[in-house]
Amino acid sequence: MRDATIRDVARRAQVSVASVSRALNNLDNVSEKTRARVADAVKELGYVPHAGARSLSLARTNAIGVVLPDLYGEFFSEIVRGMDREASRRGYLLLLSNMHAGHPQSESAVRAMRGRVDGLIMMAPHLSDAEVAEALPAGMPAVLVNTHSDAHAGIRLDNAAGAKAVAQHFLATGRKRIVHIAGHVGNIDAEERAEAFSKAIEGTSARLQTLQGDFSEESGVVAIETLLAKGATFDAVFAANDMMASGVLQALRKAGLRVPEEVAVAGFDDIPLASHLGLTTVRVRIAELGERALDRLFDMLDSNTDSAGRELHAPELVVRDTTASE
Amino acid sequence: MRDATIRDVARRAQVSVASVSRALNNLDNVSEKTRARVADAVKELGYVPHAGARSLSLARTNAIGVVLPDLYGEFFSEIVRGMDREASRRGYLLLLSNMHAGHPQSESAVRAMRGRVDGLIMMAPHLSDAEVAEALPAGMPAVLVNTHSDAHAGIRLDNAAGAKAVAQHFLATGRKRIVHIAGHVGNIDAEERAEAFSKAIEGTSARLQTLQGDFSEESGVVAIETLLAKGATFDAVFAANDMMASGVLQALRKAGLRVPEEVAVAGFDDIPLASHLGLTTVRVRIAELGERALDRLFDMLDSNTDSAGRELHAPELVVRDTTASE
DNA sequence: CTGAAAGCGCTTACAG
DNA sequence: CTGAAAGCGCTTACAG
Repeated sequence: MRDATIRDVARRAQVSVASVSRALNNLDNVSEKTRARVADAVKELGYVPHAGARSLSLARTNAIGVVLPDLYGEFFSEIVRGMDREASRRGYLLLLSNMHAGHPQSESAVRAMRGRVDGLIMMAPHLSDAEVAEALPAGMPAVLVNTHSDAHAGIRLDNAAGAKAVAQHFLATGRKRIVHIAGHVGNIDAEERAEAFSKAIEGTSARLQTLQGDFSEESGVVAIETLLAKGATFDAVFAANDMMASGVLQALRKAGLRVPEEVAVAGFDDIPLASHLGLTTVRVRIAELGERALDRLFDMLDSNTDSAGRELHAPELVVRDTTASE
Repeated sequence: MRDATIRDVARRAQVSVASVSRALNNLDNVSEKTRARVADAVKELGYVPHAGARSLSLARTNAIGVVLPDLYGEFFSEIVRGMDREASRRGYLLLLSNMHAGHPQSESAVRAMRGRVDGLIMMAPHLSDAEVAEALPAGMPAVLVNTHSDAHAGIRLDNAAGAKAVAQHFLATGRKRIVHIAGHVGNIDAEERAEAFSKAIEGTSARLQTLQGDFSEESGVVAIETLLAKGATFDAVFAANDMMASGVLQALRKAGLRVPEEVAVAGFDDIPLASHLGLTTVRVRIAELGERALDRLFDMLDSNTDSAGRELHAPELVVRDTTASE
């Protein structure tokens, strides 16, 4: 049996669809009598308004599109949680679309959002300015998270501040032969962390060696095993995220190297695992980042403006056992 | 400037909107010439089809609604990841709605899905049969995950099998004074685990004591501290999830009790933290659960049927250090 | 306070 | 192969 529509309700309540619509939306130009008849008919028919049709009429969907890349578990859940918190506070739903690594269809995923959402949050650390511009439908309010772009409103992690804090902490605790394990090639977070870290070490008496990782735990293990196999010596390792740092810790333990006495280890993100490992890291309040992104987007929607400002989300160094000085 | 519509494209290409529609949808009754003119006009105008309007016409949205309760981090990200995997394979988007604890608005959240999605995945372990029936719009295809309901298709974790496996493992390794820390009151998973666990211990020579927790790490700590404060003795603890088990381990360590020599500890879920803690647990392939739920839903949509079958998702005992027999 | 009608941006029989 | 028109389920000026 077909779902009931507003016409069915109108017929049953013996009023016009206009009156039903007014009653349902709690407008005040409706008599009590009409309101009651409509309420009854709605109940009897089990009527639920068709949000899609409503959106088309109103040119307003009460939904926000969220486009995310393949995200490491914790980051994904936390950022979505933050967005959801802010969205449901305002009565909005989230329309989710993962943008998978190979970006052939990623553009179409974004376009599929048009007409279903009022605005977009997009996180695409691997896209260039041009690709971002290409993907975003013109006229779609959007806030970019951790994404290259000069033309749009954006929020970014202050990766440089975080990496610099780690470097200074290493230097202050007397580390001299320092290793950095970088994240995924082309990833903007990875690049900013690596660059700021190296800049902070440069010109000091410490030496820096950078290896390529890919943000996976396994790549942290491999990096350390490679170093040890080459007979390299080092007294500190900064992994570009906590998962790799966890791999580093495993590999060091397996090799019999003591942390932090022989080697200090730090990560980035402060995922829940980090505190269990006693891992020194850079705390990113991910949920807050998501919340803030939605805040910005709502501001744009409310004011109908296009604030193309950049905003930095400051992280914080958390010192734990893996770098305890001495 | 207003976004371009199909009429704008038609005008520019000097054809009818019908032809534009046909060309855009790759129908074959379109001449090459028309197709080319449309393609040009689309490009010149930066036209992106309005998915909302399309859905209304087609009575088909290519979106699936996902209603989840407040979920502990890992569970949330994994189940959404599994669903997204299956959804994007089929070209569907996910419309997300968190159902927060106090369920006054949760019903409206579900109803807001009508007309925006083709089907619904709902996870509501805390709702009764009646509440579930009340919340779901009639005629909306739905698959329930870990949710009470006789009237709908559902997938559930086989909590009983998991809990039973833990009990048998404790008994087989000679544990006699066993503690269970249960999850949230009224939560169906919590209840099934507690019941099956107690049934499996009953009638053996071992004693069982059950405490109330709420799935939080903190509640695991509190449970153990309470027991110790009362002077209770025990040699095995089964926490209803890994987070509480982690709290248990912390409390035991602080009290100077050795694991597993003095007390064996097991959890449930196998979150990433579990392997780092060497925690014996029951592995739930959460992403697979999400994937399977969507599979079921797609089957229903394809066949236009209403398979009200229940399905159990079997978990697996993973033995690690915290219960090593030795 | 109420209703008839136009319109939101698409798709698709129907007729040619 | 093409176009005019009706329809998807709502909302909202407009007239009364």
